[in-house]
Amino acid sequence: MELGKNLVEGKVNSFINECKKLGIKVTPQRIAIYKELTNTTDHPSTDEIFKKIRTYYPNISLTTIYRTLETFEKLGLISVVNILYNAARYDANLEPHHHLVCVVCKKVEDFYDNSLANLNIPKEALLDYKLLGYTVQINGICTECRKKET
Amino acid sequence: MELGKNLVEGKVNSFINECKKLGIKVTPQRIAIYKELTNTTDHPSTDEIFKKIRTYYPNISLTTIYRTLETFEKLGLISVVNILYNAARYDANLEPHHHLVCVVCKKVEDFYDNSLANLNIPKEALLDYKLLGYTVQINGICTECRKKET
DNA sequence: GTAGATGCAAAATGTTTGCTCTAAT
DNA sequence: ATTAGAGCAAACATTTTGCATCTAC
Repeated sequence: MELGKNLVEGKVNSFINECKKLGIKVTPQRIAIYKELTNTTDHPSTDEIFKKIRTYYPNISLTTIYRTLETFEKLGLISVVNILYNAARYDANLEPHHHLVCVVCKKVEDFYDNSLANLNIPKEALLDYKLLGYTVQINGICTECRKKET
Repeated sequence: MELGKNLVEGKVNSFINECKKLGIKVTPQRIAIYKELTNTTDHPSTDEIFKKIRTYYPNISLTTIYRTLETFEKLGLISVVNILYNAARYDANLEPHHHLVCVVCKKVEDFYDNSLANLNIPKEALLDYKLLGYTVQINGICTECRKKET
């Protein structure tokens, strides 16, 4: 899904200002990457962004996409949808439950809460999707990782 | 965190029965893998399970762990915590929102719902973790993927 | 005995790193 | 002019696949 042209231009302009404030360089690669990401609600992967930009910017390198997305994420300009993307994680507990994830060490703890047992799932979701279940994922930094930070 | 010995033995026994019902072979590798997973709330990765089992079952192969976990998951004996583990996915939309994930094609759509804006996050979580945010992830199968299925 | 499961090796996929050169400031 | 950033190549990590052998049934 593509968003309106003016809206995207506005977002790119504030992105450029944000970069200047943050003291990072505004390069054509960075603009292209941000534009591509802010122009969609698709949550693309690094490779999808790369392939898309390559069509009009054939010299851009995949490494640049990786490094740029990492930079943007660290500065809070974008977010990672799936912070546990490193490796598959398994669970033998099939009871409905929720997850507390440390964004630093990637530790996952379970939690249970009755008030989260019957969330109000929007109708559109149920119309378009065959519902299999849902989980609440709380992101945070665990005690040990907070201690280690300077 | 390790669970009680009797509890784990009970779970392994019902796992064995479940395998028989499902018509899949009960092998020592499968028992070891299931036992390792049901004995913890850690949500280990494939490699973590491999390294743990290797200490007492040195000949087991990493490929077996991969294939076995896949089999278990397809049969509904275990679940994958992070179905989007294949590749990092990015989002330029920093507004709090939630995700609808197709477990087949891995498409992610956004959804917004006011009733999910202020969930009751358990106190223990807030004590141990520096809270950064939370998202509800709805898992399902999208219309297109349902059509394609036989 | 047979189908399904395992193990090994190799390939495929996604990500990170070292280094040199380039370009934004 | 300076220094962060880009691009290339190579390394690294995770996952998948092909094939021969083995084992639970």
